Amino acid sequence: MSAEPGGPESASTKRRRNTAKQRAVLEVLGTSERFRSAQQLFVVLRSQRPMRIGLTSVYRILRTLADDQIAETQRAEDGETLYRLRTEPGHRHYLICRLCGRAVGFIPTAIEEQTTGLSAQHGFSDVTHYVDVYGICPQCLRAPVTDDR
Amino acid sequence: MSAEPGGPESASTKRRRNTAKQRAVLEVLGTSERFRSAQQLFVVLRSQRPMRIGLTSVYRILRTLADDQIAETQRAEDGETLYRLRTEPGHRHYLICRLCGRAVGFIPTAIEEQTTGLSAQHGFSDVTHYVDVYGICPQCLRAPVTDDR
DNA sequence: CTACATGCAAAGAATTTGCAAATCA
DNA sequence: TGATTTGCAAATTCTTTGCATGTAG
Repeated sequence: MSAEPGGPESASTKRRRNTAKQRAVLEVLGTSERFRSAQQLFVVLRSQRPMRIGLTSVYRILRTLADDQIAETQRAEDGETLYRLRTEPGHRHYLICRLCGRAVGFIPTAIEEQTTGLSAQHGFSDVTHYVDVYGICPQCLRAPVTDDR
Repeated sequence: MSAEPGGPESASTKRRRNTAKQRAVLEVLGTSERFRSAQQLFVVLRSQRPMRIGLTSVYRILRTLADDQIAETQRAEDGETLYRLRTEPGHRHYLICRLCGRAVGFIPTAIEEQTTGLSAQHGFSDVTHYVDVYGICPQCLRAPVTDDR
């Protein structure tokens, strides 16, 4: 619960090894700007790569990347966690295609102000907000799942 | 996917039986305005009621209530589905205490306009937005989980 | 009576954990 | 070498399904 900067499990301080598996996950993540699940990435890694990575490692590596702020995550409508490489610093929100994961970023300024005000007004602390928008992108509307995902 | 008013699985038309189990779930839901999970409700039903309801039925009844718009649902931060009786018609958003489920409703007018504009701009269809805010309410901050939940 | 409701056990799906074997530094 | 990382199988957690039995109307 409490933040201990520099502590043993602090996000950016822990030193990581540089392994082939980690690099592979990072590379596959880099092939698309879309949000993809651990399971999807696992399938791509298994099929497009000669290496035999385990599903467990994919989950572990993705989590580490998210902890290190290298990847950003998003919850799909069904609760699955989706990942993609972080391109810009800071917290953002997305309009995501529920079929292919294509994402259009935006910053809901008004909502952020409103929620901040609401929280203060009702005395809530440790407030986190989620503003997610899902839809079907024009490409998928005419031809569902055309490419990689 | 398509809407067929009056069809066999249409939400408000299907006739339901009036059973003791359904009434029990409805009554327990009525004891609080907080959002609670099926598992939490199951525990309450098992302990506070002489009847032996099954977890499956709790899930089924809650889903039916949600389909009939009698209950409204919310996704917890960990993906669990939370329920509570619907008090007002229409879609609302909430600032929810992640410890006790207490909810403060609000309508993010600005965000709704912004997302509508964004969707149109990028050609997305079937757009749905989720604006969820989680925090710790003042009561839980000083005395975590004091009452029923 | 008969369709709908219920319970239990099993199935599912996403994710995590235990632990021994592999490997980076 | 020595601590991390990895993989597999098993465990977890939430939720749904199959199916035989119970019950409202």
